[in-house]
Amino acid sequence: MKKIEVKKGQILQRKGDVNSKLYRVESGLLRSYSISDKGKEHIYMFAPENWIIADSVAPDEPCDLFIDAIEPSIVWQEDKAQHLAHDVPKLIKRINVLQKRVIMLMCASALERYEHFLATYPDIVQRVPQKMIASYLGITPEALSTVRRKRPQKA
Amino acid sequence: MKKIEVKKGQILQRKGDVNSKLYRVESGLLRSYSISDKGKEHIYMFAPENWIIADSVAPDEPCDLFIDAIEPSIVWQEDKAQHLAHDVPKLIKRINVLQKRVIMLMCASALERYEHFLATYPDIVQRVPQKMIASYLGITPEALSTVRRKRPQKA
DNA sequence: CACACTTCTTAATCTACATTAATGCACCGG
DNA sequence: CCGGTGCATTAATGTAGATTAAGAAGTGTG
Repeated sequence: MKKIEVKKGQILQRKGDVNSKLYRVESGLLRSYSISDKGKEHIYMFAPENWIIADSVAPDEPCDLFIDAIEPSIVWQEDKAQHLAHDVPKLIKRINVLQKRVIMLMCASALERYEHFLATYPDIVQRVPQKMIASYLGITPEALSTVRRKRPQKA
Repeated sequence: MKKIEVKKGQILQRKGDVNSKLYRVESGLLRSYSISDKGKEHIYMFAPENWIIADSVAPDEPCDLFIDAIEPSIVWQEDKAQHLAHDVPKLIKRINVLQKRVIMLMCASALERYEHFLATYPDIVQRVPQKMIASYLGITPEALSTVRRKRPQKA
């Protein structure tokens, strides 16, 4: 359990690394993402204050995801094995969130996905560039732009 | 821990049920699926012999998914809480699989998803109707039909 | 056996989103 | 102060897959 200061853009984990750590964000903003064969970046999740971010592989297996900092951040580095063993309900919750996301990706339109993103990360919209939101939603920045234009305005 | 005989088409769990059980398939084939607001069915997973299938919610919360039998099956009904507590690595493995699936849904074409399905469930293709495979892939049966036609034939 | 019923396929048309390209802006370093 | 670089937006054109519709083949039921 170690406190780390992370600069904007600094990479904490690369695909292929073996990383037995996870990161609890005290302040700032991290993200995890994959890079496809075709070289496209897809953001898997954002981790603002109090979120935990990690690659969900066994502590001794190579990672699938990159993790880096979108903002300068303070994070606690913890041991995956130790931390997770205690918290089965949290793991189940995580699976449940993923389950919902899979189902959403299978049936929701770009607009619906955007609305869901806003609900999931209410205060992230202002903090990250549009292209990252598009990357999280699995659409292009251009498509996101038109979605935002057409979107029923609330408040 | 109870052995159950399940008829083809029999429903083990409905959306909204509170179900503290999970199911280990001894023989046969189960599936879990959701039904969207628009009434569309999306298969979330298949569970052939030796697989475990359940809704990933806390044992005391209402379920998101339906579970039913595609073939007449013999399943062991077990207690979620009890079973899962023992097996943190299995939970992590599950999260990892979901992580990969989310990423795939974000960037893979219908063809790539179909190939991945074949790799994941090598002996299911013959056992379920095409429309269920399409439902699992998040495409229409018509689209699956053309994918199969165009697909690079192997052996 | 005949009949309804479901599944699978094929083809024509439609649509959401991708791609490409052009423009306007903000930010940054010289 | 100016020119570069990256981001957001808009519009045009392209395309994967949805929708619709029809017919062929299989399956269970009276």
